[in-house]
Formats: sequence, structure tokens, C-alpha cells
Amino acid sequence: MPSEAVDDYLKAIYEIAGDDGRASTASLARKLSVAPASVTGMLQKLAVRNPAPVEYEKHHGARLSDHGKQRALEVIRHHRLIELFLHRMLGYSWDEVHDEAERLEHAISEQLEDRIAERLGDPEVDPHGHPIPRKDGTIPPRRDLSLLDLFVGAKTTVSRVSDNDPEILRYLSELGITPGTTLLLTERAPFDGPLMLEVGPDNEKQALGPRVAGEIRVLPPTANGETTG
Amino acid sequence: MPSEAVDDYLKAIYEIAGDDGRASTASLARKLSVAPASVTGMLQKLAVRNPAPVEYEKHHGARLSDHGKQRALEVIRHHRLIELFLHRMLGYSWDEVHDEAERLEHAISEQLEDRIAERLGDPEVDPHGHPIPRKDGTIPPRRDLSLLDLFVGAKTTVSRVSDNDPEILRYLSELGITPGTTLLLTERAPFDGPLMLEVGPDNEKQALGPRVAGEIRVLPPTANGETTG
DNA sequence: AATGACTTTTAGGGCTGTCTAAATTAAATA
DNA sequence: TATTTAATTTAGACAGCCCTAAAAGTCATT
Repeated sequence: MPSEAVDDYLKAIYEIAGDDGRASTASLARKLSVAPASVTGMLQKLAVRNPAPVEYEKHHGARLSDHGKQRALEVIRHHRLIELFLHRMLGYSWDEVHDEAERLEHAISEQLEDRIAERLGDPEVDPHGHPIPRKDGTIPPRRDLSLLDLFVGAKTTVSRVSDNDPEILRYLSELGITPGTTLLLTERAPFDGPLMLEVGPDNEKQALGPRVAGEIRVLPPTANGETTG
Repeated sequence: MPSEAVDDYLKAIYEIAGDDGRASTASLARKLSVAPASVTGMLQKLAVRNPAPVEYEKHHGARLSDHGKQRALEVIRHHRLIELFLHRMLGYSWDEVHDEAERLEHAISEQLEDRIAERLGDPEVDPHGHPIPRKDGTIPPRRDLSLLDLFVGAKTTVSRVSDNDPEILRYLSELGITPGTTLLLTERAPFDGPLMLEVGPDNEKQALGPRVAGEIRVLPPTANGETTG
């Protein structure tokens, strides 16, 4: 079983680069709050393990091997199941679940993972709308796109929201924006300006800065607009 | 916050020596599955910390300071709350909970501890009958004694059972012996021989070896006998 | 092709917690 | 009290993961 540190590296690579891209030393250092030199050292060690969870090429970052990918997805499954469990069974709000899950994901057994999943009815998404990898390593498909890629006039539904900044999550809660909320994009200011939205059943008008909008993904719009722009 | 290793040492000292006695190097080494030399090294380091969680005297083992005691009880509280939670909310049997709790006790936050306790209705005992330390460090009183200290003829109720050997726990389950079960001690063979018991409402006759009997504690007997012998 | 800015790697250490082997101390017994 | 036995401590080392400072490599631009 990999150490917590190793699992954190694999998860970070997955979150930065997906299951096929390369993650740079600097991006990993930033994500893991660690010096770049430490990342280099760890990647070198992981690349010569057997089986090796990452492929590493000097000066060109790291990519997950099949083996590493599988492990990363297992850790992410733990994380998201725990988030949902805390939310549904213990009254955690969605901005509180991430930090707690970050530690528990390393401590639960396969058995506990299974019981939690069963208790939750084999859920497919966590409280932020992120898909929960299945036990076999496949991911429930979600066809969604960034709120930033929507044409003005598009009407859509929030699919998911990035989970690692509690501040932003609390802010979005206040605006009434959670997975499932309906949105109408009425206006987009130029030069990375704010988006104007009508939110929820009451069509409350809200302005959203691009930094926050970038953390929101929505379902393909159902009416009034094209999908990208 | 102490490391996991340190917490494990403090808990082990508490479990071996209680809140006032000394735990020997060898007993700690055995309990923690670690070489005696490692224990010596750790105790020396802990004894000069500030605040120091243990008092250490060369060749005479270690004793918990007030500070260490408090920490040990906090970890034990985590452990027992988690055991009960797994048992009540996730269908774990009592022989399965210990190993899982052993890892989770280090990973949960104060917040999660509080929510679990609340969810369980601020319980006082875990599934094995062990008292759960309160947040303030006091322990719900239980006046119980070892099954081995019972006079023949005593009728009593199982209070608690040692929790760290799943084999024994499964064996006891088969015999129908869990906290709350009534027992009548009918006979005791000499020379550390087996105890003869009538168990539960049906008065099933069972013979119990002294090793197993030593893991069982019972309430002060209500009839037919003296308490010690 | 050379420069400068930035990223990445190397070199050398530190800390925690573990180990084995050897030396020492304490306890038990003759 | 002397000796043997058992428990404990010291000494020295190692693995994992982190750090800083300095060297080297990459890449975009001139």
C-alpha cells in the first residue's frame, strides 16, 4: 500500500493532468504545498518503483501509468464518498467536507468504503457535483462544460463546482448556486468582465466574476443558445 | 498536535498502566510491535518535550503526565466513539470495529468527533462495554470486576470484554456472551482450570478457559455469592 | 545564435521513527 | 555476596519525506 504522501502525489497528478496528460514539477509543488525540489525527488523515486505508478521524464513532468491511474481513482473515490457521507449522514455543509475527507481518505479500509457506498446507495456524484469513480475504475459520464464557455442567452443547470476552496463555496451558497440550480446567462462583460445571471426558480439577478465562474460547470444548455463561444 | 506514533505510545501507556502506573519498556514494545530500543528512544524524546506527555525514569518505565493523560483519553475517546459509530450506523460486528477504529482515531477532527457523539446521543460505552471518556477527560464510572474474581454461585451480568482480539470476540459471540448477557458461575476447576457457566436467558451451560474468562468483566453480582475469591 | 527569465534538478542536510548489535543495569538465585 | 539471567539502554545506521542553495537546463525573444 502506498504511503499517504505517495497517494497525495498521485491524486495531485490526476487532478492537474487528468488520466493522460503530464503534470509539471512546479504545478505539483504548488498543489501539494511542497518545494519543487521535493517533487523532483519523489517523482524520481516513484518512476523506478515496481510497479511504477508514474512515468517521469527529466524536465518534462510526470504522467500516471495505468497502475498509478488506478490508485489515484481509488483515493478520489474514497474522498468523494466520504464527502457525500459527511454531508448526508452527519450534517456537514458542502464547504466543510473537503478538509475532513482529505485526511479520512487515507485511513478507511476497502470494507468501510464498501459499506459507505452501500449506505449511500452507490451514489454517482459528490456534494459538489463531481463524479465518484466506480470500484472498477470507470467514471460515471457527465457531459458538462465550464460556465465560461456558455453563449449569452443560454439556459442551463449547474452540474458541479470545484471543491477545494471553502470561501468560494460559502459565497456560492449565499448566491443560491449549488449543483442542480438553474441558470440563465443574460450578459457577459468584455475583457474578462463579470457574467450576469438569473439564478434559480426566482430568477434572481447576480453578477459573477470570471474567477468564480471558472469554478462552475454546467450541463449542456437546453434552449436559447449555442454551447461554446 | 502529536504524531500518530506518539499518540499510539500514549494510548499504549494508558492501556497498560492506567492513569497512574508505570508501563515498562518491554510491555510497550510488545503492545506496539516495535523493538524495545525504539521504545527507549521514544520515551526519552517525549520526556524532554514541552509540555512533556510522559515522565520517564531510566530502567523504570514511563508514566503519563497530566498532559499526556489528557491526550491519551482524547485518542481513546475517538477510538471508542468510532467503534460504536461503525457498529450502530454501518452494520459492523463487534469483532470488526477495532482495526478500523485504530486508523480512523488519528484522522478525525474535533468537529467530526462532536458530530459523531451527537449522532449517537453522547454514549457512555462502546460495543465491547468499555466506557467512552467524556470531552472533559472524566470517565463514566463503571464498577465491574474480572469474571475470574467471582465466587462460585455468583449471578451477574457481562459488563465489558477486551476489544483487541477479534478471534476471541467471535468465539464469545458464538457462545452468546456480549455486554448485557446474564451469567451464573456454577463451578470452577482448580489449577487455572475452566469455569462452568450458565449463560443467558436459556441458561446454556458453557465451559470457559481462564484465558478467555480473563478478558471478560462483569457487574458486581446481585445474588448468591461474594464478590471476590 | 546569444541572452535572459524561468523551471527543474542536483547536492547536501534535517527530522522522525524504526532497526540490530553490543554494553550496561537490575533482579533473582545460589 | 557473587553470579547468572533478563530487561534496558547506548551506539550507529537506515528509510521516507521534507528543506535550502547552487547548478543546469529550457524556452521565448531578440
